[in-house]
Amino acid sequence: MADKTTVAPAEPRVTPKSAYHHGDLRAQLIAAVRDLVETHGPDGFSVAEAARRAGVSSAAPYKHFKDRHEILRGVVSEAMDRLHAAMRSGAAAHATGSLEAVAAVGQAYVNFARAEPGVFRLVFGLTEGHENAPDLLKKGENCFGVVVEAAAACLELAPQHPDVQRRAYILWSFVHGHSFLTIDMKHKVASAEVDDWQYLMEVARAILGPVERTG
Amino acid sequence: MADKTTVAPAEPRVTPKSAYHHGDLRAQLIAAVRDLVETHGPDGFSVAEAARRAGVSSAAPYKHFKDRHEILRGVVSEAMDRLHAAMRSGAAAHATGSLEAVAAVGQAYVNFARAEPGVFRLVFGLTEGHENAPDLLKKGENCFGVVVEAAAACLELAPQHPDVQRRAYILWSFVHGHSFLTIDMKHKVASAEVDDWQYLMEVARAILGPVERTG
DNA sequence: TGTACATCAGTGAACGCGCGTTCACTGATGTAC
DNA sequence: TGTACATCAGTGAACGCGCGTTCACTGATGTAC
Repeated sequence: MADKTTVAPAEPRVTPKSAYHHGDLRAQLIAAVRDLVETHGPDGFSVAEAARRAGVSSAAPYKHFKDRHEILRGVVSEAMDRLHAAMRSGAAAHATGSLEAVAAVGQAYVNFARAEPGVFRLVFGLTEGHENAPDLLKKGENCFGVVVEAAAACLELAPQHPDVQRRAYILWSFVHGHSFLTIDMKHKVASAEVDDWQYLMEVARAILGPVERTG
Repeated sequence: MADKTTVAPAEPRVTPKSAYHHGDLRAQLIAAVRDLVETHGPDGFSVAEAARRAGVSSAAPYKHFKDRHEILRGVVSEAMDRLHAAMRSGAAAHATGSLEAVAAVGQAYVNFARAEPGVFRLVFGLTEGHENAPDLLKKGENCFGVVVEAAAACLELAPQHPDVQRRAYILWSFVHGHSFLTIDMKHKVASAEVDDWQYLMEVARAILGPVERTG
């Protein structure tokens, strides 16, 4: 309906308003790159191809990004925002301080990796493009923060407590490793086929449960 | 001393015997690629540059490898052999069935990732080159087998026991995740600075220790 | 031990390709008066 | 409301580059007799 307000006849690519200044190029390029990374893997992307997909000339992207690295950083940044949101809403779906809340944060993480393995790899991939980018590091820490909060609530300790930090890191490692293994070997390793939730709950229980005998 | 037996005056690159048929090119190329991957990251490698480093023409590699993917697969295969050996000898350094043996396997894994982050990423990296390569999948399973064996000995159960498989996978996930996080963020995340061994033992204890309350 | 020959592992020149980036340009949009 | 102009976001042609791969070749090595 609303699409018909523009007079333009079926042109290649969705071209809102006029061809110039559609104001959406930046977002469209990021979406295109996300797509490329997903289908051709990280590094299987080129500025030229992204521009082609967005329906603009190969020079157009440089009006929005300094160079190819900056585009990638844009994709990573956007992806981290979505990951963070997913983790938060995972936690929010369960009672604060429950093991389920912790597991749900992990489940969101794993789901993200499965849904967008290429982007997931890009986010945690080689440091070439986004090393030293302080905003990305910050976003990474924010994601970790969600785990820390859930663990702190579970242990009834302050998030800053070293015990919380340590256990949260262990939980994160597990989920991170499981995510990678699951997208790497798909279902090749027998164990990886089993239900995520069972694993996540078992690990949460083992790591956050009552203190085991101390060495 | 022994180097002086060849008459060749200081030539570029170590050129054993004659320039032709030095019989070592395959291995030298793999070593060169390993180096390149380490310094420029996975995908930061080219056949041309590898040939250059090995001191041969850019066409020479094709006498030993079908294409660039086959070279990468060679690097991965060699790396997995070394990783497997390191894991085995880690386990062998401690009493069979001890938590220490399990932790040592993990430590070997983490050490490998730290020593060769580029290659480590390549091994577990994008599936482009080495998807479906049955020998590589086999080698991956063999590595997992080391974890399984150590866990089985610890639990005094057969390696095939589902409980062993499940817990071994959990341990592997943790170590895998910790390895990636440690090479990704180096020491950015506070917790990652802490001693590996402490983590590894804590996790081994939590996962393989006495059964926690069920349900 | 000597010779003939097949094979093997290199060379180096060449190819076509797609990429990242730059450049001068142009037409649309927003703003001041 | 109309006009002049600065700015903004595109175009499209062009560049130089390094790469993967192929090709006909050549010289060294191993083997049969």
